[in-house]
Order: sequence, then structure tokens, then C-alpha cells
Amino acid sequence: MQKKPITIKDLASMLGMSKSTVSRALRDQYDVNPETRKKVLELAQKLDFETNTLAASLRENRSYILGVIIPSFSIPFYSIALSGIHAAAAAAGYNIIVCQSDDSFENEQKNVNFLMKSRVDGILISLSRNTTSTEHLLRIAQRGVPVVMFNRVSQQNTIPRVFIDDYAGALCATRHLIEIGCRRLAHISGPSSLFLSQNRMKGFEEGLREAGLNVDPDMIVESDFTLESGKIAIQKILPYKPDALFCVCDAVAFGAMAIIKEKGLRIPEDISVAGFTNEPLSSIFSPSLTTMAQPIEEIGKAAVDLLFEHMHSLKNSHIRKDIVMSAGLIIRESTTNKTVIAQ
Amino acid sequence: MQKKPITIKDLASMLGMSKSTVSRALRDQYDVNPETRKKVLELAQKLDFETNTLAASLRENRSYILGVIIPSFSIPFYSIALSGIHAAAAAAGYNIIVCQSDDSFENEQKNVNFLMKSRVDGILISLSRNTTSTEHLLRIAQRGVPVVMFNRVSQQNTIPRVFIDDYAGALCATRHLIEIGCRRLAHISGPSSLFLSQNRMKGFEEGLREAGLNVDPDMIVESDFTLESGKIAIQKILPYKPDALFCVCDAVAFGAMAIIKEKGLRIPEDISVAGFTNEPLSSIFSPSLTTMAQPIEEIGKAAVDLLFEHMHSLKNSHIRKDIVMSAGLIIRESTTNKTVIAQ
DNA sequence: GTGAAAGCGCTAACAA
DNA sequence: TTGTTAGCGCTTTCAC
Repeated sequence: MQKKPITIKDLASMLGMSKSTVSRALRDQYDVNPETRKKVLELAQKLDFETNTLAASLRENRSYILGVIIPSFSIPFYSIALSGIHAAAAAAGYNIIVCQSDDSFENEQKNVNFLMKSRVDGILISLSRNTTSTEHLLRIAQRGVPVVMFNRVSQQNTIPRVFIDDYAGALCATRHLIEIGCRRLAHISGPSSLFLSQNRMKGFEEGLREAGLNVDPDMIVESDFTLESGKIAIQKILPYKPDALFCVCDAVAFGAMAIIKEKGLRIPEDISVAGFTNEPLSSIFSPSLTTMAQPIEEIGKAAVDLLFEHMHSLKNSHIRKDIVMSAGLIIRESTTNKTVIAQ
Repeated sequence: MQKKPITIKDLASMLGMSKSTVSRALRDQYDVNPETRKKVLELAQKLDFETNTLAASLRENRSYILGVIIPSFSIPFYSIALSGIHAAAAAAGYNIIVCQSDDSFENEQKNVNFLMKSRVDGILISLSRNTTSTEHLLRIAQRGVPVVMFNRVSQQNTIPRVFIDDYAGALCATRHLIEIGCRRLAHISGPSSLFLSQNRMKGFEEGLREAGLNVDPDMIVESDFTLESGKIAIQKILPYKPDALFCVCDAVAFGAMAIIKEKGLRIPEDISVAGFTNEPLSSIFSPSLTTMAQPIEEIGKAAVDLLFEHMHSLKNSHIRKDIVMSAGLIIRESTTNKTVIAQ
């Protein structure tokens, strides 16, 4: 059973002063006699007093808490992004509540409602795979709670966004594959409902077109970002004998590579493989994985910064709408150009 | 700027009834005229009313929120454990606030204080590497807020714990390495301050003793669970020519294997490698990694269950103290017994 | 520099 | 079944 915690009222009566004086002494923004403050702080320390933030938030009408909604804790990208978000929020005196949608739109709506009920001061969200509308977000934005989408953002840009230029990144990776001599390029895409997947797909297709290559629908298979889905997708593609594979993310590439090796094909000699994200393990996988590196922690930090801009903005000040970052090509063994190496 | 949200008072005045009736109608545990309830719910729906949980929690003296403290979001184990914790908590109508200590004792204490100030109903914690005392936890337990340690638990058992039998797991892995013919066994351990590391180390040592092998201190090097630290540790060990390596976790094993391969040594022919955890990638790493599989989500769920037991327990009821689970050996390529295979 | 008093939004006696 | 009232712990006018 929970014991009744000490309150400022307790402190006040023990010290023979009023609640208000104790309250003021506890924070350092008011004129309080140094003597008085000292006494208060000493007793508070001694009795392990802790301000009830529930009460303070209720009174102040702000909680110093940010809500974060992610598809899943288990996706490495979000683990890292959360570190960045947590750090940036903490630096500004904010704490975070993290919810996961499990890629369900219904859960995502529930998460939003929960965060609203909890009176968070702002919300960061990476959309679920099944989210097709952003009405639930517009609604809360209209209620005055700022929202920022990050990574998995929607196409419509009424709500500020922080994301990677996925189109350019995919184009870059595709050009690289073509430059090293590949001609039969395959792509394992992400869920087609996501703007992010669409853009990486478009970048891939543009890369092919640029080089005068055909886009073969049989060589494009959808995944759900998981290792397992990568394994399944590549099996559908292999019969068409690709000489290169561009994957929507590293995890999918890992799964695909496992199967490719299992079938006795060599990477990169028979098939070159490129991923997207640059997960920690991609540098030590065998072969190490060529990939488009994303500044993950920075994305998290940027999302928090942008949220603060919108939280503190006056009506007429100039604030950023979107922040677009770029991914950088890291060439590793999975796409090494054997001809070049031989020289 | 945040607009004033609708309150029950607003609803009451619009409907011409009292706050309490509205409050009662909104929850379904009171006798309220079905007609009345219907009207209230309809208006609430229409106006997007959302109970202010800050106020409700303050009044009810309970928040329906569990606090979770983990060393880092970026450790895969915790990503998965969080999924389990989140699901188990949600099933019981609880939400979670997650804090990371970044393996700093100071941060851990700050996290505890923050959660106490936020009036969470219970706390789940995996200790930071630098936590040597559990006084901060005993203090809050005494204040009536139940605490459960999971995974990284302390040796002292005043506080309920959920953990793996690390000693038995390590012993099992070590026996396996010896059974396949290895004689010069090395160990990359975790931070020696952690009970978990100590137990895995003891299990390793016992395995050697059982087989009449010496424990060579030069072949035991400490890591901090990261891939990088595994790379560094193995370099110190290689000069002593081990024929087997037992790592405190899979990430460390991945790092070590990368270096072993770089040096031109073969796995498992020259060195067999075993890990601990069974991370998703260990099955598709090259070579795939032999490891002690942990039921990670179940650990998270068990921790939540145990916390609820302590939260709801009457003084005299029988409640569990510790929950100990066991890890299971998964044999893969990194320790394949070549002699056997050749048959 | 300090105190008295009101009120944030909600729930729960107690009355009616 | 519904209303009245008090109060959770805090901050903040407004006096003094």
C-alpha cells in the first residue's frame, strides 16, 4: 500500500510558515529570504520531499512531458532515434512518454488519445504502416498541442515533418549499383502505404530510367522492414536472376543476403546488395553491407527541436516547417566492384 | 498556444446537470440513468472530450502508470523486453514511462526521482552498470511504491527480481564448447560490477574446473556489452591462442568474430564462438552464432506480473519473491563440431 | 518577504 | 438516480 507522501503543507506546518512560502522557496524564481529558503530546502531534503508533478502540472496547465509514438521498440532505427529524442528533451527539462503502435492505426489513435489525456505538451510521431489519414493528428494540432512527424511521415505537409530525402538516397544507391556494372536490378521495397517506401521506390526506378534500363515489376517485391520478410521477398525475386539488389532497409538486406548465400550465390560476385539505414551491424556482417547511412540520432534531435519551435512560437514569428536531411552512401564489400579491385 | 480543453464542468453546464453526474456517466461503475449516460457520452464524443488524467490521478492518488528504467534504448535486449512490458501493462490498463540511465548511477537516481515525482504506481528497473547499492530502490519500496528488478538485478534480494539463471546458462555453454573438443577456452565477460556478469563468469569457470581445465586470467577480458568492446577484448585474448570463446552477449560475440575473421582465423575450425541472448541477427550472421537463448519478452511480461502481485497484495497473502528463468542452448555454425560433421 | 485564499479538473462522501 | 460539497497538492494573484 502506498504511503501518503510528504506535501508542501506538511513542510509548512512543521516549519511554522505558509504553503506559499514553502512553494516559493522550493523553486528559485521568487524572492524568498535566503534564511527561509535554506530551512525549507534542508527539511525537504531530510524528509525526502518530492514535488507532486501531477498537482503542479494540473495547476500550471503544462506537464513538461513530450509524447512519442513509434511503430515498435524492436526496430533498431527507433531505439537509436529514441536515444536522440530522450537526450534532446532532457536537455530542455522535458521528459518523454513513449508509446508503440505495433503498426496498427487503431493503436496509433489510442496512443494519441492517451497522450492527450495525459496532457503532454507536444507529440512526436512516426506513422504506423496502416495509417492512411492524418486527421487524428490534425485534430490535436488544432487543439493547440503541437505535433511533429519524423521518419515515417505523411505526404501531406500540414503538419511539420523531419525526414530523410528518401528519393535522393535511393537514387544514389541505385546509381552506385549501375556504376559498378549491374544491369538486372531488383528492389525489395517497404510497405507501399508508406510515403517513405514510395519515395525509395521512385528513386530506384528513376535510377534505372536514367541508365536506360527497364523497370521489371517481377523484380520489385514488397516487405515489411523485417528480416523475415526480406527472406521471403528474395525467394520471389531470385528466379528472375538479378545481378543487384537494393533493399528498403538493412534488416531486409540481412534477411535477403542470408538466403542468397544459402542458395550458393556469391555476394557481390553474383549479386551486389545495398541497404538503407546503416545499422550498427551492417559494417561487420559478412559481407559487410553497402548502405545509405541515416543520421538517426540527429533526426530525433531535429524532431524535438522543431517541436519546441512550434511550442514556443509566437503567431507571427518565422518557424521552420519541414526539416529534410540526406543519407550518405557507404560502400562496403557487398557491392565491391571486382574489376576495379583487380587492378 | 494550447487551447483550454473541454472539462466535465463544461459538459455539465451544457447538459444542465451536475459535474458528478457527468463524471459518473463517463465511467461505467456507477448507477446512472441510461438516458442520462447516453446524453453525456454523445456530447463528450461530439466535443472530443478527454478526461484529464492528471486531475483524476491527483484525486485518486494513483496514476495507472508504471515507470521503467533501462540502461539504454539501443541495447537490443531492452527493445524486445520493452515490447513485452508494454503489452503486459497495456493488457491491465496501465501505461508505461520509460527512462534510460545511460549506465550512469547518477542518472538512474534522477530517473527514480522523476518517476516518484510523477507518482507512478510501480517501477521496473534494470540496473546501470555503475550501480553498486540499491538503497535508492529500498527507499522507494519503503514508501510503498513497489519495485521489481529485471535482467540486471542486484545480488541482494530484498527487492523482488526477474532474471535468467546466468550461472547455469554459462555453465551449459561452456560444457558445450568442451564437449566439441575445445581445451583453451577464453571468455569475454560483462562489466564485473554486474551480478549478471559475475554469474556468467562463475558458470564459465565452473565448466572449466569440471573438465579439469585451468582458469587462465589472461583469457578472460571484460567488455561493456557493445560490439566495439568485443572487438577490443578479443585482440587482447588472441595472442594466447584460444580455441574457443564464450561471450557474455551476442553483440560482443559479433564484434569478436569480426576481428577473428579479419585476422584470417576460421570459425569454428580455429576458434569456436558462443554468445548469450540469441539476438534476432545471430541466426543469419556468418557463421551463424551458437548462443544461449533468453525468453526476452517473457522476462518483461513476468516482471510486470510480479510487480502487479506486489501492488495488489494484501499483507498476508503469499506472493512470489523472485522469478528465475532459464536460457536454452542453440547450437549453430560457430561451434559446429567438425569431427561429427565429417562423419 | 510572507500569508490568505482561490482554483486547476476530477472523484467521492454524504444528502436529498 | 442525482446534486452538493469538500478536497487531492500545487501555484499564484492579491493583500499586507
